[in-house]
Amino acid sequence: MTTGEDGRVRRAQESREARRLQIKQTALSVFADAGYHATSVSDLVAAAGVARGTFYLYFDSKDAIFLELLDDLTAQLRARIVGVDLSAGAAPLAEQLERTVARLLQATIDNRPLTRIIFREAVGLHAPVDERLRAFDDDLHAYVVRSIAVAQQMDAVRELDPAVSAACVVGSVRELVNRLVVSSDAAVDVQAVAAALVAHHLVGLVPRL
Amino acid sequence: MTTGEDGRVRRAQESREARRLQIKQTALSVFADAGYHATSVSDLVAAAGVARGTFYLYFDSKDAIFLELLDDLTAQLRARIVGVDLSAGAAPLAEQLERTVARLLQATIDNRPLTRIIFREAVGLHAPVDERLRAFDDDLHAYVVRSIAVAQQMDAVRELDPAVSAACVVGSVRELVNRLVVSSDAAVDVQAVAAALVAHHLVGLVPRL
Amino acid sequence: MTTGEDGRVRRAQESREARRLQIKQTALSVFADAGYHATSVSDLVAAAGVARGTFYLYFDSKDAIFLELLDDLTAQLRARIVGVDLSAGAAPLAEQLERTVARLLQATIDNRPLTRIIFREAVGLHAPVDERLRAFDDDLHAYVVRSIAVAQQMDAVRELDPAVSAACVVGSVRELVNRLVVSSDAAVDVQAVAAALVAHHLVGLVPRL
Amino acid sequence: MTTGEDGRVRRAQESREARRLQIKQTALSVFADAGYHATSVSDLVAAAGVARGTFYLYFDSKDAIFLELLDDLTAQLRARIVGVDLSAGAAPLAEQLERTVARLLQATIDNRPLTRIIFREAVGLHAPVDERLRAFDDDLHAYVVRSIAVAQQMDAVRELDPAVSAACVVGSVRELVNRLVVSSDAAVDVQAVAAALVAHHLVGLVPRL
DNA sequence: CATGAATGAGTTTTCATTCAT
DNA sequence: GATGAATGAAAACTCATTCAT
Repeated sequence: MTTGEDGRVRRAQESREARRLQIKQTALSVFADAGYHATSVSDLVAAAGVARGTFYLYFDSKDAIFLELLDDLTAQLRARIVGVDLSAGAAPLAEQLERTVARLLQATIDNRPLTRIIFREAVGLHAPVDERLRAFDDDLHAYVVRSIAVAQQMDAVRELDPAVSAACVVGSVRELVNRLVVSSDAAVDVQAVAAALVAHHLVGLVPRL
Repeated sequence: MTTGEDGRVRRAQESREARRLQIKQTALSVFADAGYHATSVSDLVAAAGVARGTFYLYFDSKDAIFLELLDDLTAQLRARIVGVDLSAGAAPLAEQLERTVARLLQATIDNRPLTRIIFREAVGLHAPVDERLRAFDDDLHAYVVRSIAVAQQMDAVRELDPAVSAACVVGSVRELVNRLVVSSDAAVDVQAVAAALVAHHLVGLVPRL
Repeated sequence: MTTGEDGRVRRAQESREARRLQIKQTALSVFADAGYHATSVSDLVAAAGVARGTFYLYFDSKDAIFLELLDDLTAQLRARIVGVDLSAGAAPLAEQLERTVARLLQATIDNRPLTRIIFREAVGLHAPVDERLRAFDDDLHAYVVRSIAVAQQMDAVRELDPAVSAACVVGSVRELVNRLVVSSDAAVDVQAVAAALVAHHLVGLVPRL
Repeated sequence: MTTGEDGRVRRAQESREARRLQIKQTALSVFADAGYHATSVSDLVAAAGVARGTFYLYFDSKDAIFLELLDDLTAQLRARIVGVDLSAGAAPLAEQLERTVARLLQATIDNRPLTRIIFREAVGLHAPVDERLRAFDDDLHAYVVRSIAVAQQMDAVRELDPAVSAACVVGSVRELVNRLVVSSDAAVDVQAVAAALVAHHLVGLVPRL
C-alpha cells in the first residue's frame, strides 16, 4: 500500500460515510412525515435520490435504518441526563433538576421528527424497537429511583414509594414531551415548563400551612 | 309470525351475537399477543375457528374490529372517572382521588390485553385510532386542568401551572399503567399504588420543614 | 290422493310458480340496472325479498336465471318474425317487411331492460349465453338469406351476394335497436324507423335516373 | 455521463419497452381466448412468464392494460376511415367507399384477437371501456350521417333519413365484422365483401325497372 | 318449503429484498 | 460501487353456493 492509495481509500471511506448520512437524514424526514408503516423503501430511495439497490448497500433493511435513527435519539437523551450533586456548596436541588429536565425537553425539540416517530408509532413495531425503548425507559426509571433513594437517605426527600414516585417523574416528562413536541408545532418555553414540572414534583399540589 | 318463529328468530339473533363476541374475544387476544400490524385477518379467523368470509359477515374490516375493541376500553375508562366532591362533609380529597385512580388502574388490569394493544401500538396506526386516543387523552387532561383550577380558587391547591400539573398527573397514571399492566404480568397492589401516586402529587417529594 | 289433496297440490304449485315469477321479474330489473357482473346473488334476493337459500330452490345458479331471461327475449323475438308472402294479391313487399321490422323493434322496446342486458354485456359472459345469441343471430341471418334467395328466383331482388345482404339487413336492425333502445330512453317512432330502414335496403342510397 | 452509460440507459429502455410489449401481446391473446372477466392477472402473468409484481411494474391494473389494448384498436380503425372525394375527376364514389370498407375489414382481420375481445364483451365491462366504444360508434355514425347529408345536397344520394341510413351502414359493417372476424376463423375475400356491401347500400335490393 | 349463517377458493394489489448488468 | 428490473409471498376482501335448522 502506498500513501497515495491510503489517501484514495480514505477519500472513498469519507464518501461512503457522506452517502450513508445523506440517506439517513432524508429517511428521517420521510419517516417523520409519513410514519414508519406508511413509508416504503421506494419512498426512502426516491427521497435520497439513489437506486433501490444502493440503499441496501448501506443498510441491511428498512428496520435497520429505523433502528439506527432510534439509537441516535436515545443516545442523545441519555447524554442529557446527569446526576444531581447533593454536596454542600452545590447548586440548589431544584435548580439542578430544572437544568436536566430542560436539557431533555430541548433535546426532544431539537429532534422533533425523530421524537415524533418514536412517540407516535415506534412501540409495537417489532421486538428490537420495543426492547430499545423499554431499555431506555427502564434506565430512566432506575436512575430516578436511585436518585430518590439517595436523597431519602439524606432526608432530602420524603418517605414515599420510590418506584411510584420515579414513575410519576418519568411519566410526567414523557407526557409533556408528547403534548409539547409530538402533538403540537408551537414554540415551547422550555425553562418555564421545566420549572413548573420540578416545582410540581418537589412541593406537590397542596399548599403548606 | 307464531311464537315458535319468534323463538327461532330470537335464538338466531342470540347465536349471531354469541358468534360476534367469540370472534371479538379471540381477536382481542391475538392483537394483544402479536400487535395490530403483525396480525392478519388470517390469524384472526384461525384463532376464532371460522372461515375468512365469516369474519367479514360480522365485521367490515380488520380496522373495524380493532376500533370496536378500542372504543370498548375507552368507554370503560371514561366511566371510571368521577369528579371530586369538595363540599363540607365530603370524604377527604386524597381519599376521593385515591379511589378514582384505583378504579382506573383496576380497569386497565381487568382489560390487560386491550390495554396492552393500545399502549403498545395504537398510536400512529391511522387516523381514526389516533383521533380516539387523542380525544381520550385530551379529555382526561382537560378534566384534571379544570379540577385543579377549581381547587386553586378554593385555595386547596397551590398556584402552579395547571396545564403542566395536569400533564404530570395524567402522565404519571399513564406511566404506571405502562409499567404495571403493559410491561409486566405481576399482580399489582392497586390501593397502595393509588395511595402513593396521590400522595406524591399532593405533597411532593420535599419534606415540609 | 283425495280431491282435497289435489287442490292443495295445485295451489302449492301455483304458489311456486308465482314465487318463481316474482324472483325472475325482480332479477330482470336488477340485472338491467346494474349489469350482470355487478349484480350479486345478494342483490337478487334482497330485491325479491327472499332468503338466499330460497333463490337456489327456484334457480340452479345466477347463470341459470340469466339464461332463462335471455331465452324469454329470444323466444319473443322469434315469434315476431314471419315470412313474406310473394303471391299475387298479397300486400306489397315493402309493407310486409315494414310490419315485421316494426314488430321486432316494438318487442325490444317492450322488453327494454332485457334488451339492454343482452346488448350491453351478454356476449362473452360464458359459453351457454354465447351459444344462444349466436344461434339467434344465425337463425335470423339464415332466414333473411332464404328470403332473399327466394325473391331473387322471382326476379324481385337484385343479384347481390345474399349472405352479405342478409348481414346488412340483420346488422341494420341490430344497430338501430342498439341506438334507439339501449343507448337512449327517448320514445321511438317505430313505424317511421321501420319504413326508413326498409326503404334504405330496398332502393339503396343512389337515386335512380 | 459517458457514451457507454448512454448506451446502457438506452438498452435498458429498449429492454423495458420490449418487456412491456411482450406482456401486452400475451395479454392480448389470453383476453381474446378467455374473455376479460374470465381472465385473471394470474393468467396474464403466467402467459407472459413473469412474476405477479412484474406485471404491476408495467401496468397499473388489469383494467389499464385492457384499456390500452382497446385504444390501440380504435386508433387503428379511426386511421382507416377517410372522407370521400366528390369532386370531378375523382375516383367513382362506389370505388372510394369500397376501399374504405375494405381497409376497415382488413384492420379488424389483422387484429382478430383484439377485435374479438371488443365485439364479444367489451361493452358493459365498466365505464371507461363503455365510453370509448360509445365514442367510437358515435364518431363513426356521425361521420356517415355527414357524408350522406353532403351527398344529398349534391343530389348524389336519395332523400332518406340520414340517421337511419347511417345506422344501417355502420350496423352492416359491424355485423359483417362480427360474422367474418369474430365468429369464424375462415379466410375472407375482403374486396368481394366490401364491393357487395357497398353495392347493397348504394343501389338497394330491388332491381331498377 | 324457507331460511341465512357459514364456507373457502378466488380476486387484485403491494412491497421488502435480490442480483445480473 | 451503483443500478433498477424482477421477484413472489402475503395482504385484505368478495361472493356463488351449501346445508343444518
